[in-house]
Amino acid sequence: MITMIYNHKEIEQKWQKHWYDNERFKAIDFSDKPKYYALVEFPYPSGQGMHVGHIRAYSSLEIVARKRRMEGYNVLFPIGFDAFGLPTENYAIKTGIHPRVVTDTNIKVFTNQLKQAGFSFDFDRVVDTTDEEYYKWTQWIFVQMFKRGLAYRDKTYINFCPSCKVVLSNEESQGGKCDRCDTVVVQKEKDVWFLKITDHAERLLQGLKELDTLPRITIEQENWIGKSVGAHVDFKVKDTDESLMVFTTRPDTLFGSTFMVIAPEHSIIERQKDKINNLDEIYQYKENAKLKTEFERVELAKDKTGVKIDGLVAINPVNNKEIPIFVADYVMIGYGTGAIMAVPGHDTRDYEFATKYNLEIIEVISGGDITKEAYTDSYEGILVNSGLINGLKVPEAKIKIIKFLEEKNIGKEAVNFKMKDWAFNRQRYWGEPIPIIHCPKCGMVHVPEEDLPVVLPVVEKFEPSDEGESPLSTIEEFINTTCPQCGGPAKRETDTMPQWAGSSWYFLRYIDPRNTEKLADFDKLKYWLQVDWYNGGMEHVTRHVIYSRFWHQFLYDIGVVPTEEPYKRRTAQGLILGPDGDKMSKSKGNIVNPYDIIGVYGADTLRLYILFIGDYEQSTPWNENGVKGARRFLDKLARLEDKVTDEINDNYQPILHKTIKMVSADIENVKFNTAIAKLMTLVNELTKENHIFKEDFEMLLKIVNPFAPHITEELWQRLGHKDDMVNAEWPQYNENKMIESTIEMVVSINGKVRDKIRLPLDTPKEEVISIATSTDRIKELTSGKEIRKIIVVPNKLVNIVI
RNA sequence: GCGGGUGUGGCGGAACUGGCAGACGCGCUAGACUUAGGAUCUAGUUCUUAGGAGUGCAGGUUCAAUUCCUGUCACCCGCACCA
Repeated sequence: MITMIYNHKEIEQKWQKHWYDNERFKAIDFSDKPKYYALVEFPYPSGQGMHVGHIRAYSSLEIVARKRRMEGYNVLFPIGFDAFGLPTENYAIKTGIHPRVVTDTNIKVFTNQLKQAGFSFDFDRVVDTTDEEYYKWTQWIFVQMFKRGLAYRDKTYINFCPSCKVVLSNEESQGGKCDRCDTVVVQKEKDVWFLKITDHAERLLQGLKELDTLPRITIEQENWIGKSVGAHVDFKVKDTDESLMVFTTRPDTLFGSTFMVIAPEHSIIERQKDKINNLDEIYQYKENAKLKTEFERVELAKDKTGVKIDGLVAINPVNNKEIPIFVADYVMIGYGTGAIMAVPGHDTRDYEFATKYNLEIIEVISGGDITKEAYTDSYEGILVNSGLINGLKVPEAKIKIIKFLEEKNIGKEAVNFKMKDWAFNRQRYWGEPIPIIHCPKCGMVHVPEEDLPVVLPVVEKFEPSDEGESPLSTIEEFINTTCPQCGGPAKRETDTMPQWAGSSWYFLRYIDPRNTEKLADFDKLKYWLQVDWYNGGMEHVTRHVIYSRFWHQFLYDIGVVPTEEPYKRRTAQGLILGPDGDKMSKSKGNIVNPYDIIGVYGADTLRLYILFIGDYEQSTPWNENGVKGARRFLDKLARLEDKVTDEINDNYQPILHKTIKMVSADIENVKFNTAIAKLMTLVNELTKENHIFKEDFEMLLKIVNPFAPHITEELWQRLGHKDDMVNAEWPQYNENKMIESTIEMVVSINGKVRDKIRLPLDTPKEEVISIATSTDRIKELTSGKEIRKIIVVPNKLVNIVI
């Protein structure tokens, strides 16, 4: 046989054409084989094309998918495009090219690039969130939510980006800055669409228990949902018929509450304005607070400001003491009830405020020194100055006081969540139109299901107005319609959905991508769900994963999907940083283009290197030099072909079978870097042999195949195989062949390695000791010294203590 | 401030329930083959006054610690006046 010349370009093109033309990765509905659904987060098809991060994100499950096929599974490994969103729209505004055209071009580029990397996606099931046939169902889900009161409209303070002119969710304005452009976000009162995700808060929390994932992923979601348990307590407002309700996690400190604080936006101010003597001052304070952005409110957190409401006094319900009420912006209208009972002795913020405004500080939990600082310990402290709960520890005090509050009907146990309802509209063009019609007679009416989709009209101008109205609001033909209920003239909603909408259910559409009757056939959903393994970015854990779980739970409730939770297992890849160790970004100029690597070294090399670079779940800097090592490995592998014979060779059996075992396990445990290291070790060992048994070489090709499918397929074919490697069987390791007849044991003195001895496996302890203590080196080092103890770890080491 | 994570050679990184620290790769050094080598192959490569020392730092438990415990420092990520 003539030695193969490893021409990666030729080989890779040949096999890619072969695989994709023959639909080698097609998922079969209702096949008899066990199913496996491997899902990767679908890309946003940007104009820059794919970067190394994409390749890394897909490589993990690409390995798993190829392995599963060889293990006999019917694998669904789909891909699609999350194509609505701002970058495309901004590009369209800049160039005047319609977003539809931009999107189609980018999708073509991406598809091509995905194929050049040799990914084994089922390209027959590609979905595109901007396709009418797709977003019809996104709108349909919205309508179902609307019908059940889970989509509603409300006036509220929202995060608004003055630069993008767009309403942002809390998730998109983390740190008080716009997710997209970093502009400081301002607060604006606006009519906004919400999805009532808070209805699912508890279920979203509970569902996490069944999700197989890293602890930090669970913890991040838990923090985001932000459950806290405490109590609601009513404080009567003197000389009025109303009371202020507060949420507190520390009802045990109720006796120490010496004043109250309400958010500047609290509605009681309007209701009781006749009684308030310093209304102007309070309005002024409110105005100032509004001018402060969320960001500034946090930044200025150190310096607490506030205004005492002159004219309103609250009554502490447990001791009937009259206490003052303040307005201060350190209390948020959006969390809890927008009002707090301040316990300066045991809350650092209240302490600061009380010190500044000279308010009474009462110690109700002993153990600290409240003349110096607030004492916040909630486990060890003992209650004092607290009537019926004196002498109790905090946890018991909480239980007793809540019982007391409930008996007296002045409060009750309560749960509060940090998570807020999901602000669900954008004043943008390139998104799914919200399928609602505003009728002057009937109010808000949803577009009937049979009239969906509400198609995005073709427009000339994509920019929102300066007031932040959607560009759709200027199109008369779009806005003006008739009411589906009364038939009278009515107007369409002109806002569109946020980018998170289409991605909240795309994994369902893969299961039945061309269904025109339903979002997906129920039996097919039953066959394929749940997603067995979902991989994506860490940055999507708190948003996309929670959002899509919410949608899925909703669809389960209305009988559209067969499982309550969508995902069985979730992993997240670490970032690839620039060669300089910084996050890759255009402005830093440290972006690596994967297609340069494919051109020079080939896709197999790129795939291998991107997984070898470091722990998959950890961030790692890119290093161009390291790529060569991956290529050398493939060169060595190809050269092994010359050594293949029909003659059995027992020399390398233990390492071959150990490698099969370890590589299989490493893949399942997301340890691709060590899996590749072990493959390299094996190839290095085989290089030393003068002949390799054909079947052994085939086993090697099989375990390398998921990582480097093109070259292994070529070598496989050259061995005379007619069928593709997708249909090859993943090799089984043989425990018996892993056993080595002799093993090396370490002999150490006081824990320091002094000698090594080679012994038959499972040599009895006594024999090991006598051999270990009789070597020249050990004799020399122990002569004249008393051996106090000898520890033997079977087949590993002997430690002599002197 | 709260929550989570990470600190190991010149570099990226290995090390299962405590058991040979530095697998594998890059880089580097020497040699071989070459007109040539930025190709390939072979050998070596933690430091070192050669006795030892060594996994951010200081202690502790143990026959034995990168691994367990206590304290501490640095960096990264997430949340953040969350009541």
